[in-house]
Amino acid sequence: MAIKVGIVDDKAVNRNILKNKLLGHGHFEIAVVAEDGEDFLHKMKALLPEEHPGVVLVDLEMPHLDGVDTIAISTTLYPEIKFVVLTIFDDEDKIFKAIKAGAFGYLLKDESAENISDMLWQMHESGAGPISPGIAHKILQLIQNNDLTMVMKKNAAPKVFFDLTERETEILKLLVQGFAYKEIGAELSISPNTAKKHVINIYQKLHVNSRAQAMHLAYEKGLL
Amino acid sequence: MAIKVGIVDDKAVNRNILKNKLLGHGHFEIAVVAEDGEDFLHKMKALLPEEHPGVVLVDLEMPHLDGVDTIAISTTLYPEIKFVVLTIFDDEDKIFKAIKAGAFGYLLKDESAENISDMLWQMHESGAGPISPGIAHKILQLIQNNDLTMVMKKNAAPKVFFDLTERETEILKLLVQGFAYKEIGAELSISPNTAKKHVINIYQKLHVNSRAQAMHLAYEKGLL
DNA sequence: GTGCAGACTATCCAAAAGGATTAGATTTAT
DNA sequence: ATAAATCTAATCCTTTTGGATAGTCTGCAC
Repeated sequence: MAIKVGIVDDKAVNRNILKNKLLGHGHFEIAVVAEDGEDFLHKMKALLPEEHPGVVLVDLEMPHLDGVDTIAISTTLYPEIKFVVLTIFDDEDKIFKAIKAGAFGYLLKDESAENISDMLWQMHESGAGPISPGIAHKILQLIQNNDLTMVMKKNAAPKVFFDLTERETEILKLLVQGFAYKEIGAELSISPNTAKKHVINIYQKLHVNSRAQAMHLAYEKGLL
Repeated sequence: MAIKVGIVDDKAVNRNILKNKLLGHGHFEIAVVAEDGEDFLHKMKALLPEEHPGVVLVDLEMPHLDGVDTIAISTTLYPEIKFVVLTIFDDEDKIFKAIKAGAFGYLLKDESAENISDMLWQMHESGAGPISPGIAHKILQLIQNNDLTMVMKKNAAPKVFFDLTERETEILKLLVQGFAYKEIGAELSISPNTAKKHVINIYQKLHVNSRAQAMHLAYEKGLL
């Protein structure tokens, strides 16, 4: 059965190109075409439930009601419809907002038309939201830059890293605060020699050979 | 020119299948094959820099040193190498940890072999990290479920800290990455003695007297 | 009990880092 | 043009680290 598609884009050229490409693919039929969010919502109200599209491609920059707001409203009104962003914008802020608004996928317009059809078809087959490689890459970077952080529900993970023993972890914490062997020894009431031995063992486990490298690893990878 | 690839997987079958698939593609050559993280790090130390792989495929579940730890260590040791997770696991926790550890991409093993080759090749062409559709989809869901939240950095202030000069700031950045005097000198084409002089000056401005203390201050106060 | 892993201590050696000082070359500000 | 910073470089000396090795003492598993 053909997939019913909706198109929301303020540029007539875009609407037509997209429409033709989708129809050419054979698996799609066009359920609704709108030129902005207001228009889309209005036209949806005129449709019977069985005429509703299964997936709607939404441009972001539009007059009256932009893509993000359109998606935010539409996903609550029509939770069964999948909204996929199709835009030229790839800045972090827009990506993040669109996803929060409920976007099921995020495609870039410079994606070749066959790719767009293919990705929509794959979405239908696998149930996974289509995402352009460049966008996925940006999201990874956001996570790595700590712009995105994971909120653990129950957490409780004792965060055992690199198989360090309890004592070693304790010593690493002091090390990272700039303590010298002497000071670590004094702090933990052990010989500075022992402190040193522990530190050398830690280095071996982390595969580094200096304090600075160990600290770098600890800070960058969040071992604290 | 062929792309040099590394393979880290504890199952000999996987290593061989992957190896053959990559070699069959024509664009790849195998730089290093290891059966776990320890093995990989050990073999890397034996290689000359020009023999280093450009991309390394890493399995997650391995004995001795698992994939996440391997990536965490390796990305600090070899920042120029791109590490791509290749695994059967697709649970949120593993995905997130691997990305935080510095994974440049995340591929699922049920991806057809041609796809893996293709995605690696595309990565080389576009510079974007390869991500299996199912994984990208999971990440979107994490964001939508508020398991991932965006931390907006409001203070874009360049924040010229402690009146460090431009050169000193430059050197501090290298210092924090674990560079020794020799290495800083080589990096900036100055004498190690000069590098050292700068570092000592930095210490005075920061009122510290060791590398570890300077790093601690830099990281805690966000001087980077 | 035997073995094993972790914590503890120590010593020797080499390399690196820290500190103080001196000093020429350049750039910037007054 | 002169003074003040900054960047550059070197030397001498002390302290700290990193690495290798070697040993004791504990508690826990088989």
